[in-house]
Amino acid sequence: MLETSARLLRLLSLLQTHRDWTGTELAERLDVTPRTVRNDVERLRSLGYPVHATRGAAGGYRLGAGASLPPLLLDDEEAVAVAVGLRTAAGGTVSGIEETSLRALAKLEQVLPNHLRRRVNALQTYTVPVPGQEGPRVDADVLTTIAAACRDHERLRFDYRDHSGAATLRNVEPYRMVHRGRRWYLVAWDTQREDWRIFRVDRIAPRTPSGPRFTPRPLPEEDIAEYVSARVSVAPWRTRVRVTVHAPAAEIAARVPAFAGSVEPVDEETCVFTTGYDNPETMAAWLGLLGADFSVQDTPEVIPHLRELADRFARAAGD
Amino acid sequence: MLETSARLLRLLSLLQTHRDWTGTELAERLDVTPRTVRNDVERLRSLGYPVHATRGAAGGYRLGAGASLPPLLLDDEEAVAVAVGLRTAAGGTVSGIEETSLRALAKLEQVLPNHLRRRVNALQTYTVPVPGQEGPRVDADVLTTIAAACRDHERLRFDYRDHSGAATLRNVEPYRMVHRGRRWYLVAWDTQREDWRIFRVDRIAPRTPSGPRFTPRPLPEEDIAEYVSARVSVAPWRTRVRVTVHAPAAEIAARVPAFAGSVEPVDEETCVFTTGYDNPETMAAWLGLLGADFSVQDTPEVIPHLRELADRFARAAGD
DNA sequence: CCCATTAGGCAAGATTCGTTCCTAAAGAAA
DNA sequence: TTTCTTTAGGAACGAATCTTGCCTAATGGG
Repeated sequence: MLETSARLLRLLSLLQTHRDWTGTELAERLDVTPRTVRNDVERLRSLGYPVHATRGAAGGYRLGAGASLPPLLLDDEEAVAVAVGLRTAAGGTVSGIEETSLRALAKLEQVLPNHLRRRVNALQTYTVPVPGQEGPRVDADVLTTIAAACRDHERLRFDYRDHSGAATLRNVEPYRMVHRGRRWYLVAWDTQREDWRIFRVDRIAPRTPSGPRFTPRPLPEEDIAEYVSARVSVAPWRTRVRVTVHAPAAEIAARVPAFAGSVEPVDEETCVFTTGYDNPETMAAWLGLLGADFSVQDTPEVIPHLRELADRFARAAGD
Repeated sequence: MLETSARLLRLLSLLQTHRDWTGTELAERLDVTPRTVRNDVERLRSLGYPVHATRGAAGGYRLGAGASLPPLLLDDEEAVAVAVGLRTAAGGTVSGIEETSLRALAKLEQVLPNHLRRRVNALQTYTVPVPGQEGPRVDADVLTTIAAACRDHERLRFDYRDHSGAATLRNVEPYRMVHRGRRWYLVAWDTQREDWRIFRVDRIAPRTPSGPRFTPRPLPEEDIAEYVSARVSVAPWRTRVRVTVHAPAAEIAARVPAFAGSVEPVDEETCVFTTGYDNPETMAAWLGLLGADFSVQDTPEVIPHLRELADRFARAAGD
């Protein structure tokens, strides 16, 4: 029965949208007898999806959390929300899950109907910045295009703009996407140069269509993340800075986003805030947000900017 | 035919993880004959999932984008990534899809295995701030708990802290969650006061377990978003402020996140930046990030903080 | 030209399904 | 307590469906 499978999916979908359906309700929705619904529930259970049931007058069926995730049946709006959420997560809003988010995104975008993809693009989620990040933004489309090519072992052609600004056409076998610091990198085999290369994704402009499939070769190193970070000089920031703040550690920790740096107490009234920056000017301005007196250690280059800001604020205050 | 349905799901799952499977590969994975795989592919197609096939030596099956989204089959890591992404989206990182994200999140969390839920919580995504937002954070758990109660028409008991700080125990029929400004509100029928009430979600501390189901009553107004905004004085910020900046508009616009405010040119060298704030102290510090001289209009209360910052930066610079 | 691949008809036998009955048990409300 | 609603599940039967094996076509790449 093709109908049986489709009905099981619809049943799963109903149980996901709502909680507590009675057997007769489900039977009407699915256009079968209540006995068949009971059979179907039994089927779902034996597939590993825990359908809890409460008997009695206010009883009903509900889907619980099992050992593994059941197939998610999303409506259009929810699918858009998921895609948008994954895009921002892949952009580095939450550190540590960028690669996974990208994988899930590639999976979703592969099957996302076109009209939904347009809606997702319209929301332009990549314009949402992470504080302190004024690095180059990566286009979500580029990101998923490359991720899909990696997954499917499809050759990739793209224009690459190197740091001098010169563009070259590349033809590569893409293998892995790595998020490091605040950038995305592509590890690929360059077929012209016949060697492994690491490309910055924000400098890639893919050409369509993607090429034919290739048979994967062994990666140059077991731990690809390690491989990339050994070859790419990315600190999360260009320079580290330590700031002594004249306020309790707890107070500062509450003000500072977790990923912006670490806060360690010195004594009751003082703590050390360790962070980093690309640009000493913005770094200095950020320190104003701490809301307490501070002094900068080991980083003389910030000092002139502090003085500049002091003057600027004084001028703005009308002194 | 329990096996048939399970196999169809597994087939769908395989087609989602990868692109281009040959019939024999699939047959081995699914432990059936290639002929059955062909039947299954035919079945998926008649269910509306477009399985594209390319014939020939380099041929294979792949899942394309259809008219509607197929059931998503996520592995553990991907599920965590989706949950995290939805949480941040519900937190207002991307404006316009908060409610939908929350709905999708409720759907996902209902069936999310416990060990995954722990991982999601460990990532604590709600600590990621939007710049300029230091408003009260809402716990993602609270948010999804309430959303689930709304969806399932379950009574809710919670402690509510009003603006004076006094806590009362409430017993309500929850109906809708509304995101307005940068806050979440709950529209509910208060069973003790026998009237509609709007609660700020960041002041709610739910008590478990949730109560029995109730039969929904007609909402107090057609457009619930309208209803809430008419009754709740939410400006995006408490106070508006206009700042004259001595730099070209284009330069400032590039530095400022789009949602933080609007930038309008005055002349070649000057522009006006309109924004708002809850707290004049942090407002003043933000202005330091503009990277140019500025003066504040119409908002004298910011001035002392500017002076304070001037002194603070001067002290930090060692003057 | 050859090979690997998808496509699909047909038939046989086994399996499964949906339904109609029935009874049991459990919880909530009157 | 009684009654009503709800889930639970056994038995049986006819109908529908599935899996498999075997066959032939068609297609695209090397």
